[in-house]
Amino acid sequence: MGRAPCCDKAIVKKGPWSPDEDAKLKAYIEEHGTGGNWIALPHKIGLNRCGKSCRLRWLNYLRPNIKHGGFSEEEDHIICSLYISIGSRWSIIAAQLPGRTDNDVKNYWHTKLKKKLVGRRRDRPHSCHLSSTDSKEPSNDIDHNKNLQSLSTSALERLQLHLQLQGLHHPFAFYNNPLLWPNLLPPGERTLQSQHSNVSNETVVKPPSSTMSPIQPIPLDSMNGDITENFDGATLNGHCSTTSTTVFINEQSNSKLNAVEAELHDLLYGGKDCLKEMDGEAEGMNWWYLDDDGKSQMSSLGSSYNLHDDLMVQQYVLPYD
DNA sequence: AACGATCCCAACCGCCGGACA
DNA sequence: ATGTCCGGCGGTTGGGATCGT
Repeated sequence: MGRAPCCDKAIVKKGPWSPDEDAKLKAYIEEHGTGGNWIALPHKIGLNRCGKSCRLRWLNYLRPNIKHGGFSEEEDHIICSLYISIGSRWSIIAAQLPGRTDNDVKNYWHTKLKKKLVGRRRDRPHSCHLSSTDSKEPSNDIDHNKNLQSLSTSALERLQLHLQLQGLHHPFAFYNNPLLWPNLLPPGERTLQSQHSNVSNETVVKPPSSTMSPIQPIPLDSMNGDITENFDGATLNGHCSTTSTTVFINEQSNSKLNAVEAELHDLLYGGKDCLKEMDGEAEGMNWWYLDDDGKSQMSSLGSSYNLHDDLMVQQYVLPYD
């Protein structure tokens, strides 16, 4: 048994609000406030609307000092940073942006920011289809936009966004270093060391094709010291220098990381996605990394794990077609 | 000009957790 | 301690607007 609906859906009006309804709701709340009971409010005003609908209309549209559209670069940055840190907690993100609503931020992210950051373009139709969810948008080709939506909360997406925002050369960043991915390591309390070699003091990874976004360099000096890296509630503690990284993963974080890695693994290798849509090709995700000469090289992750000590950047684009 | 494809955003849906009786 | 109500939240959808051919 589900809970009783908050209103009779057969009676209340749905759909876009009329100017008259807006005026009634606005006038009442400005004079009396919400009264602490949204469910009762429409009856008091004489509106044939669900209380939840009234609340949403007020919060997202009628409330004073609401800003619509025209997100600034600073707002973009805040949204991206917070999304990377805390995920799709839109209400929290919106709280950092005066005048913005969670709905606005959410819509802005899904329609513009995500595309901008992930760097996928309309002229790159052969993206990895990571979800089998159906699409409402008719399309003869792989639906690029739907693919992006299907990635909205995935660790994979956050992985790449993190790469793009924080740069490649932070060796401690969880996403940046596959060596930190837990099930690729011995189980239990773990101490991990990775060596950084052949890395100049400031190296820019140049993508091998024009379809990839350039990565901004981060001076290696900035990597020195003790750092704590958080990922979805898991905490990695350790020490960075320009030559090595030592990481400590406790059991509690380890289980969390295992779950995240499982999600990544599922996205990368499981289900009806990339590999099965590649027309039999034995390649999966492509990875770009620096070779000894500092040139970017491509490697693919197929049915087995091939780890590189090199710093890598992942591309969603697949080489099929 | 017409039509289909795609974008965009307001609004809805359903779940969850806190407050309260 | 338990059940119910309600607000809040994130995900999803519908449909108008815009773009491309």
